[in-house]
Amino acid sequence: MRLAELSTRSGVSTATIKYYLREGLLPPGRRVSATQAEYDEEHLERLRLVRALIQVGRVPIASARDVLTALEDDSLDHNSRLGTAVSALPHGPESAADDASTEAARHTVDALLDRLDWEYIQGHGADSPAYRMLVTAVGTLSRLGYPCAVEDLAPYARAGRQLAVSDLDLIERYDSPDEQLQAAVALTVLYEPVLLALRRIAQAEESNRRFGQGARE
Amino acid sequence: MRLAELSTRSGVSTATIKYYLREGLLPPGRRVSATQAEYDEEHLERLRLVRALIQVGRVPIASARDVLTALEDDSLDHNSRLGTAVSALPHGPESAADDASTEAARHTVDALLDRLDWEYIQGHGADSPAYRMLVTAVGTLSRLGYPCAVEDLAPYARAGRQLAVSDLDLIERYDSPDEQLQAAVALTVLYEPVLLALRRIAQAEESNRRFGQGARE
DNA sequence: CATGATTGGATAGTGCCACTCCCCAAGTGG
DNA sequence: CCACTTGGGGAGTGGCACTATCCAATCATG
Repeated sequence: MRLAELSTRSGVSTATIKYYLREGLLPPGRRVSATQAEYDEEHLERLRLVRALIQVGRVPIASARDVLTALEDDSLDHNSRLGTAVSALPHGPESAADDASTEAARHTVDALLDRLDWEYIQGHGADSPAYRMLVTAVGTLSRLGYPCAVEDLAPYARAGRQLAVSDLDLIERYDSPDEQLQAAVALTVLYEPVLLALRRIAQAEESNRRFGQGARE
Repeated sequence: MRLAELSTRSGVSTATIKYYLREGLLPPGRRVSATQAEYDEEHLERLRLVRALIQVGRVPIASARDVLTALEDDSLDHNSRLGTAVSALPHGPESAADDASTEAARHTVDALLDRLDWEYIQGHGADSPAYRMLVTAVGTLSRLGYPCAVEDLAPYARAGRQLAVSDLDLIERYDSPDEQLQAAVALTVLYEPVLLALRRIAQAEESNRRFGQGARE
């Protein structure tokens, strides 16, 4: 199909598709002539993934490119590609390393991981963006005076554990490594809003259960 | 304290604080003279909350103002203030209401809520931003061809339920309604990165458990 | 009292980012 | 043959979160 058809089928303007092509988010089409290129279903699929990453996952263009590049980097094995791809996903601002509360947060997080016996992350430690993201968030919480000791974090870690099992179950439904990789990225990003929305809904439920009724409200 | 001291104590530049004052994120200080204003600890606390919302929670300025305004709106009761404040938190882009996959997503979500017997949200339905956020996310997932039937969502809903219980437990540690409100907003927003980071770490753990070892990787 | 520094307020500008507009040369189809 | 379409590329746009600069009033100091 031509670029114009790719546009109508995906609902993304041709200008934006051309922009993505320029930015390397979408591989160039098969050149038919000097002014024509042919795109296929894979392009359409890829384009939808890109849109999902950017719009739903709020992934910056540059990060999205890194993610997608890692997915198809033949020089890496399956596991490394997955790790690289997920590492490239956004993980918020970093906190100053020398800050006192950051240091305390790091200590709390380490204690949590130790207690959970999550050895893989302990081995990789501060290399992991998710680890740093966690330290930053815990540091911010304590700086604001909110509780986030190990026992406060434990329920969230338990939930994270369950979620990861669900995620991996979903990913294992796919047979080919390529599909698994793509699914891992898509599901990691796209289930985030699902989870956050369900949490907020459940909060409203629980809040209503605990505080409501009182005044028919 | 003066604006300059507020700045050094919070680590936020005076220019930015002045910007927040202009935008109504921070109440004006007590005017001492035509060119001097006095700020107190409450201002400092509020400023830190604002920073947390904006930097960690990625809440847009305008939304942050709405949230904070709702928190101190004396015309509303406790529950309404909380609901309004949380509703003002960002919830991503909306999906077209007339779309076929959006319609299917709405159906799936309704079935899920029905099965969970979450009656509060069912009563309020599409009014809730979290509900619409969930429908959008589920619609996007299915548009990309990823599974998100009721039974696929159930584990995430279960996790959301547990999280909400933890959240409310944390909030109930505070005695005064005002503190509870502020804590609800701060914890809702600030535990999001904690949760997402823990999920990613747990994913890496679980992935390593299932796929690792094979090649010492 | 004189005077230079400081303060808070206002306005305009900056930098980033995700597009989006516009033009052009090469090709296509009636 | 020629109007139209296509893809490429550079420059422009709009939104947002600041940030730089200016100004008049006031404060601290000698």
